[in-house]
Amino acid sequence: MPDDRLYQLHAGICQTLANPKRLEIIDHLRGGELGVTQLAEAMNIGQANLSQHLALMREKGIVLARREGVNVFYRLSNPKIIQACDLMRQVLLEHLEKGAELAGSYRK
Amino acid sequence: MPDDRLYQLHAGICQTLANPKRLEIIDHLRGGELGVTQLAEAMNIGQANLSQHLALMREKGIVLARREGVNVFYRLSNPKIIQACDLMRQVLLEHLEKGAELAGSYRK
DNA sequence: TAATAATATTAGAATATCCTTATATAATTA
DNA sequence: TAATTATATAAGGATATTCTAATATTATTA
Repeated sequence: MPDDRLYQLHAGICQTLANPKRLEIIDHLRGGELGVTQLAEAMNIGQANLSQHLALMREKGIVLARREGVNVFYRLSNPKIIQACDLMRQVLLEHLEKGAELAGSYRK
Repeated sequence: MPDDRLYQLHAGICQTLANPKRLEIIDHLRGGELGVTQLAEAMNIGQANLSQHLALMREKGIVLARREGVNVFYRLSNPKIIQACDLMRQVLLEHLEKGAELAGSYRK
């Protein structure tokens, strides 16, 4: 596989995490699987929109779905996703602590 | 800080990683700081475009810049960025190994 | 089989991202 | 100060994402 293609796929994974609602979905799924209805109730989000986010996350391999009768339950596909999210959140928080007001300028 | 705002900022960090060129920049900076010219040469990318990517990464606290005379050297701001990238790459690779051709469908 | 509940998909407008070209700024040297 | 080199910023078209509203599908039960 050419490097270019790998970077593209890798960017695709990151892109999938690059949305506040999808990050919230991930947080809700930390404790184990949840049904779509439960998620929708927990999340203040429209049904169609939630379904779209979940479809995207399924395609990128972030979540797995399991149908049980009329309900569909989603879970995280890999615990490393939580680790990666936590690390990025730490990067964010450390950046905020260091004084984000300086961000974008050269630090003297 | 409200949760919403945190998710938004977190998504901003992910968004910054959600681009093949920026991931390549991160890879090039793994070994330590590099000048813009060196980066541009290593990367098959236009000068203006590289500068824009670096500006974005600076704003989000991913990289830090240091000017030395007429040159500007960039480095990663936090080793956790590398860890997070590596984890996401692992998630990607494991997903590919498991047969991405099934992706998007319910696994039976 | 018809009705219902749960979930998924489609269409399309609003917004954001990306790259290229042109221009601006900053530091150095003649 | 003028010219040069390195880097940054701005403008704008092409493309991608996001959300809402409407419709389709899937499974269950009457």
